[in-house]
Amino acid sequence: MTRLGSQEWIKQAFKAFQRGGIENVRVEKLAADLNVTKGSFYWHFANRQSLLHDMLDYWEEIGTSRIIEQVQAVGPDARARLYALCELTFSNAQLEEAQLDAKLRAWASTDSTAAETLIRVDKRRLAYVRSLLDDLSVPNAKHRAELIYRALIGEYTWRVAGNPPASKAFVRSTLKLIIHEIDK
Amino acid sequence: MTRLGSQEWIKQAFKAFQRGGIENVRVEKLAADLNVTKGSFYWHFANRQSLLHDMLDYWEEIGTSRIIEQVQAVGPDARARLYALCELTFSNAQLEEAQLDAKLRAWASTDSTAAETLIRVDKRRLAYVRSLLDDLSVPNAKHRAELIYRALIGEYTWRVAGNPPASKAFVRSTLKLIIHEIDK
DNA sequence: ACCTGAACACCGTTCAAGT
DNA sequence: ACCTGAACACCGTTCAAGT
Repeated sequence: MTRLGSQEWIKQAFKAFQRGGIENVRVEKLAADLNVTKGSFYWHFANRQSLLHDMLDYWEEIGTSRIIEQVQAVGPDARARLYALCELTFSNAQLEEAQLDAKLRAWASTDSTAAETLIRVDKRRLAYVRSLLDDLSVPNAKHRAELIYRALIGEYTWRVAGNPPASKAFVRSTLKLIIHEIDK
Repeated sequence: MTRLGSQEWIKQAFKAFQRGGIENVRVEKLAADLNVTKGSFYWHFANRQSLLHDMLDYWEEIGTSRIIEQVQAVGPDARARLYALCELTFSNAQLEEAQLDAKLRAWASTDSTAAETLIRVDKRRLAYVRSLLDDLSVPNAKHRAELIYRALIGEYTWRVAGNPPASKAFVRSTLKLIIHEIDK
């Protein structure tokens, strides 16, 4: 007779979210998954909206920096880091990450709190890409960072509909284009 | 006592969709908007899902080629067309278009029919960008078209959360980068 | 501190009956 | 050919009562 804390509800909510987006996060269904009645949900959360916003907090805190950490781990060289970032993002390996990200963006299109969270995350990530380009003394770093970052979230969005992921040749070609040119 | 056809329902559905995404398209609400009872909805459509899929057909047919037509209208020069395409897409002028597109993508993240529609549309649009780059004899046209197209849908996705649109300087800088370089 | 069970509201769906 | 009105199912929400 293990009783639940709010963390269990949040974890179960993410599973449902991964499968079917925010509209698939249903308190009655979660309760069934967790083998309790839906009434008990309201001891942990004020309402469904409150659970959804707790999910955002969770994601912003631990989900968002995961890729950056992976990238930092490849070593101190900015060029290697940039390559790692693009390979991780554009490669199929991060499919779950991509789908989670895209579904968060989908949700943000109709929920202002989710939108605010995403804006903060985008800002942080874009600044990271920018810092890599600055380290490499790439000209026009601001604009090129904006281009890469748009392509990265474009890739996520592109793939979520079921489009095929970008090829390795595309990644190489793009990075060459961004890094190689010395003046505009 | 004007009676309704299914077109009226679809138009009203798009209004609701623009405002709050697919979850805001509610048959009871639409019925209220149109001053009929919700029961009458089921004379025109088998169910809610059926209305949603009719919306997709409508969008695929008339919504998707609008930008391409606008771009073709600027004249036969491929360079001018590419500039027009990027300015239209990245500029704030197309905010509604961007939001509709992004909400369609949001929906596609959980609906396979919407996803199929988007894949067809993406394919057509990407081929169009590719054809412009081919006309300009840009090297590596395939990969650069993929880069531009990802940045375009990335821009839509970026903006829908409320992020600011790309600057004109960004657009100019990006096009220079894509077009200028002669070899890789 | 956490859960049940019954109640209610809201909305998708059905359908017999109306014009 | 299109609409009403009543019914039902499903799910979010409330809350008094249980352990």
